[in-house]
Amino acid sequence: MSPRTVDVLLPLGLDAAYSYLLPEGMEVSPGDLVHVPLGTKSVIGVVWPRAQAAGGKAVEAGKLKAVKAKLDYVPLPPDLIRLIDWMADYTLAPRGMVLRMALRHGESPGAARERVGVRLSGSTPARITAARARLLDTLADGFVRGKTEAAREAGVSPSVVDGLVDDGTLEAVVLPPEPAAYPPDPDHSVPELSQPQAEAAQAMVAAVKAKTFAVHLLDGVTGSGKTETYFEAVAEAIRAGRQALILLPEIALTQAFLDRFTERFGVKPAEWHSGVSTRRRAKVLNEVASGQVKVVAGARSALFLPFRDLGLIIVDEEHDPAYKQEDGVCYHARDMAVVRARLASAPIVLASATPSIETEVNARRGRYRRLALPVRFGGAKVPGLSPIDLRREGPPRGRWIAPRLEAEINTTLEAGEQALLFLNRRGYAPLTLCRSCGHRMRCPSCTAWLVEHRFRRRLTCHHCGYQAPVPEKCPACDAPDSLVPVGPGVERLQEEVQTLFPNARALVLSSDLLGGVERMRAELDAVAKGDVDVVVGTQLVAKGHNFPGLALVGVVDADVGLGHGDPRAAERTFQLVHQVAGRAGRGKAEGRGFIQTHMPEHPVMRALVTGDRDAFYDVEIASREEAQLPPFGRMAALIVSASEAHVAEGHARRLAVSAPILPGVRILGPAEAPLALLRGRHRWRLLVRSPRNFDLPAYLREWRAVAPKVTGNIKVAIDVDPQSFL
DNA sequence: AGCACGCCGACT
DNA sequence: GTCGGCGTGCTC
Repeated sequence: MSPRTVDVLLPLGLDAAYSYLLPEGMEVSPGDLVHVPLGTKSVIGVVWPRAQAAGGKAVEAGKLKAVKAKLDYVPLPPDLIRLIDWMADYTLAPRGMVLRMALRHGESPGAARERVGVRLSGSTPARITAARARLLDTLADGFVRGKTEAAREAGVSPSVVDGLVDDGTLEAVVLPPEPAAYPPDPDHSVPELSQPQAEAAQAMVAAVKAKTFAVHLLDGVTGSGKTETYFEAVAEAIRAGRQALILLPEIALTQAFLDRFTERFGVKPAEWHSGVSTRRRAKVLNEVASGQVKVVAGARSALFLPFRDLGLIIVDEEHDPAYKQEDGVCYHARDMAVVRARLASAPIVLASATPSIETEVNARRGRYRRLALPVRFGGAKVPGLSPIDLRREGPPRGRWIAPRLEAEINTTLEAGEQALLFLNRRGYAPLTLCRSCGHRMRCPSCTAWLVEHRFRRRLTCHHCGYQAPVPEKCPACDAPDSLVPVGPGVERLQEEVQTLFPNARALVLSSDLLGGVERMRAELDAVAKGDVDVVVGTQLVAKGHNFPGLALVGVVDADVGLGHGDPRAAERTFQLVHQVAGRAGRGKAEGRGFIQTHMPEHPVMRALVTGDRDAFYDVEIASREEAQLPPFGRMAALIVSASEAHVAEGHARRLAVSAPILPGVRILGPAEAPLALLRGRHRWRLLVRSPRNFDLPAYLREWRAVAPKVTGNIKVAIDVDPQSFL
């Protein structure tokens, strides 16, 4: 009998699975986790389905090593295996690296901590104290309580509990493990839906019932009740005994969202994001696999969870750029969610007030079904946006709040309402320069200015994290006290607010806020309670937070990012400003919004002011079609980087020359990448554009096969469907 | 991704 | 004379 072998995919930079001998008596199936020897080490791998064709060169039988052990971890379900294969094929990433992303979070589950509970044993304590009496009184009902719960309930220290256990008065019992999430009740609190909401909900519920792949675009302005509406589809999945995955941009996974979920379903969903502890993640993963966990609300990595019976995927804020992973394996979580839904034969809902152009085009073509929620729920009004033309009525030099916006803030404050100033620039000033010689403070290892953070008294690079104290004198000309901040950041804007409105309580909200999640939560609570008059915030304030007392939104510089010729910039500006504006007027107060701009005639500004969203999409879609940009053509970016500029450039040029010539495929560049120097590496970029009905990944593979060899510290990163078209 | 092997500069 | 820098290539 010939020896049995299995293919094992290893979470390393390897594209092919390796073959191993299967020891006598060991049985494994695809998806099982195993320990295998590799070189001098032992690594964890996943038993992979036998390659379709015998494509890979077979290794000599004598070289085969044997599987060491089958691990008692949850196996990868078939649809997840297919997703990994699909992603590797599409992104050109080594299969093993894609597997690595799926394994990362559940890799080291660790032993579940044993929960110990206590109850009365019946015997009486040798000595009684006040604390002991209180504890015994609490436990008098005979129920078992966790050690810490018992102590907390009785208002005694945990050592009192231990004392009575040692004493024999209390009996320690092992409690069953607490579930990662309690089962949500689909009928806990069914909301009253508006007519359009009810129709949209019905369509999604029907899709869940149909158990087939279908993509829906849930399209509704901020505050139109998208979340409540898709919760109905989630409820249907729960009723059917199946599972639902709600993907959110990490930053939008807020207390506010969890509260709304709890309100609707009576319990919290299982959470999955970088803030969840390893132990907890292991628990969630296990219970997702067993089917106990019905709903997961998670960031993009939740895409790789081993769902037992996935019946629905929701991608909330589907347009959010945070769904795109740019390092390592480049992928767009929204697109991969669509793939996973297809592989699982489940419906998927993409929700947004400002869909991405790609999704909008798919909806217009009828490939995605559009479910529109046109009216703002509860009667609150989306604020009308008024333009403030900075060319004609701008603020005085060195200030950024135009007189008209200042007057509006004043009116707002006098009415006891809150104002939000939005500026997507962290820190105090984006640029520091020397007044006497013109020297600009730049990052030593990136093509970027150093941003002053006044609170920390440091200059910081936002790309690589480089930090330096603000120098006393100019590093170029030694002139003392000659460095001046140029341009505004949120910190500087707050300073201006304090100058203009000395009595207002102003707060900066940006990712630089010290004190982590708890501090952020506390500050948001303070805003919600009305303890803050003016919020000065970066894009962080655009996502998912409810500020009921907010009446005025001022977009301080709507032009940030525009004018660099990137076709995606207009879309981004539209989405961000729209989202920020939607923060106002969600409570009782009627919202007002102002956008400060140097180009009020720009289509983006016009669309924001008139509220004519469709006109904006018409223009954007037409220009994408004209230029054959996605989704009317396909694109990929190749970033060549090296520590020496000429090495990167040279390789990029030779790479361009080696590209196979095919009709309809154009190679653009090479040119210096938008960030020509990043973390000390010089970057050159090539763009490939092909027709829509073209297998671009296959072309890239062909190209890679004939490309000049990568030597030294050269790296070539491939990004299929890049975010930047520039 | 690790890790060993391999070929050129400053130390006990 | 060795220790060790990291560039190159392999791992079933």
